[in-house]
Amino acid sequence: MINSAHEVWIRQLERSTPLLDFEREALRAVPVKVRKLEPHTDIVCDGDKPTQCCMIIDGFCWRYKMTSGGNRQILSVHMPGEMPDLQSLHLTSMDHTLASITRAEIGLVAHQSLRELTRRFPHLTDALWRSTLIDSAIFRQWLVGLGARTAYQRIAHLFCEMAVRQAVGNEPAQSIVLPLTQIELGDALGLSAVHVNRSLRDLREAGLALVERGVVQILDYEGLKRAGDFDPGYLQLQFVDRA
Amino acid sequence: MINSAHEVWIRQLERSTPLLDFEREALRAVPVKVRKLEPHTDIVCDGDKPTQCCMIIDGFCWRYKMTSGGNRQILSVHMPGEMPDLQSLHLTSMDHTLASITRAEIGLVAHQSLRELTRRFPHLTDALWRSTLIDSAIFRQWLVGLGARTAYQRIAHLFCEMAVRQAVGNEPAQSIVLPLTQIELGDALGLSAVHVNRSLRDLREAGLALVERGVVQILDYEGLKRAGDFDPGYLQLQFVDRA
DNA sequence: CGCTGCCTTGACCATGATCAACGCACGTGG
DNA sequence: CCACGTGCGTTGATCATGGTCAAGGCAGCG
Repeated sequence: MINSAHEVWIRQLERSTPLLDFEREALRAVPVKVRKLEPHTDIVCDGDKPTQCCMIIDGFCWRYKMTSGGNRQILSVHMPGEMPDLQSLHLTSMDHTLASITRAEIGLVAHQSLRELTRRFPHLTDALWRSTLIDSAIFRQWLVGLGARTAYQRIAHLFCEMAVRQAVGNEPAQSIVLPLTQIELGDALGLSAVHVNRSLRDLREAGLALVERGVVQILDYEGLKRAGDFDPGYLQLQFVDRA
Repeated sequence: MINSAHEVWIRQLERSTPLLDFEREALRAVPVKVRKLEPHTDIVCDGDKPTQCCMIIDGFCWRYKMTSGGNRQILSVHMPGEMPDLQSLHLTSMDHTLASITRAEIGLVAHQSLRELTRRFPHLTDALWRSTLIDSAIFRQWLVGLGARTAYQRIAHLFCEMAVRQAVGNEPAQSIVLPLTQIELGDALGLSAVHVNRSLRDLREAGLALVERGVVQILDYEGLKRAGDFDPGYLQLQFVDRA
């Protein structure tokens, strides 16, 4: 299989950090246990003390946290190649839950293996550290969205971010996969499903983006960028979306 | 001076990661340029590509980001011993601004020095990486607050967090320093100053906390915890607030 | 003494939440 | 093949949390 776990992982890391041949080889040597998951399956839960990390090979995952009042805040959405719980390598207990969204294939990597990798290859340590820092930068952007932007702006910003994160070449994706219902979008953006629906209609009527069955058609990327006050710099990608 | 830059830094790191003698010595050997700052002075700005990191020796700092609409979102508040822009070691450009809040003393550390440190002392790499991961965990909590909690709950949660982060022994601080005006609290919590004022009045009338001139008196920590749905686990401290 | 910044309170407004109903697509079983 | 259930999207009506506008008080400072 060409899209093996390791290749997907390496490709994702190289989106932000160039690697050398021997480093790619070192990554390929890391033992990975592959698992298939049904949709909406928890992988590691809030409070767990995991001894392994999860790499997404195929499908989508998210991280979320429940409040005591029963509200769910979705913290992030993840796609193949990403390791959403890499922080567990250095934080003993989970402060949120990681789960699959769609049917998914994941690879489990023992903390021990990752620790050996970081001891032997300082530049890979940097690359992995860097990936957690980008994760953090994305949280900061979401924070700005929830604290200082309107519903319409938040959605536009999210669509831009996903378009860039799902870019294949140097161009943001024209149509992006976003396997969230409107209820779930609301839980991610701090909005009610009804209001998400209305804002999506507004985006459609403004000719910016069109959503159907988990796929977002970007009709006017530049317009969306303006609407969402989006600047892709925080994603720290090698290719840059210059516009 | 007993509270030198290095000692403050080491003490802060040891709140979450125990260090060995030779590691403390290695930290003490890192060259630090000390600077004094007036209140509300930008240290590194959104878009900058710094070649050094900033350690807080005395006083308070924050990180914030402006939206195109002129809104300011305060992302975090930092105190002595912390290195709020450590992420710049691995992310080329700043996605937000770091500034002093109060009059402050900071120490500048060249990226080069930190990189050498991480190459020679893997366990210090872990400790520094870990500190950026805790930073990230705090962002996640703020995200939950802005997305899923009411004004009253957000403020209660913030007070709890600051009480624990400012703890001296094993107990959360009884009175915490929070040098923010109500306008600034609003910018941190995604609220208007007027609404912050009213929520503070509610907290006071509920007998939970009392705010005056940058100092918060915690009247009922357990009550605040309940009100803010606060669980200190995400701060990953060595001592634990068991209650 | 008077400015300035911050806190406080009141009155009114708006973004977005809640409640409710309906349509539609899809899946399942009779 | 159709009847039914279920989950999701859509829309309308009403409500509320929190925003905006405005004004006055008070403390600190030049």
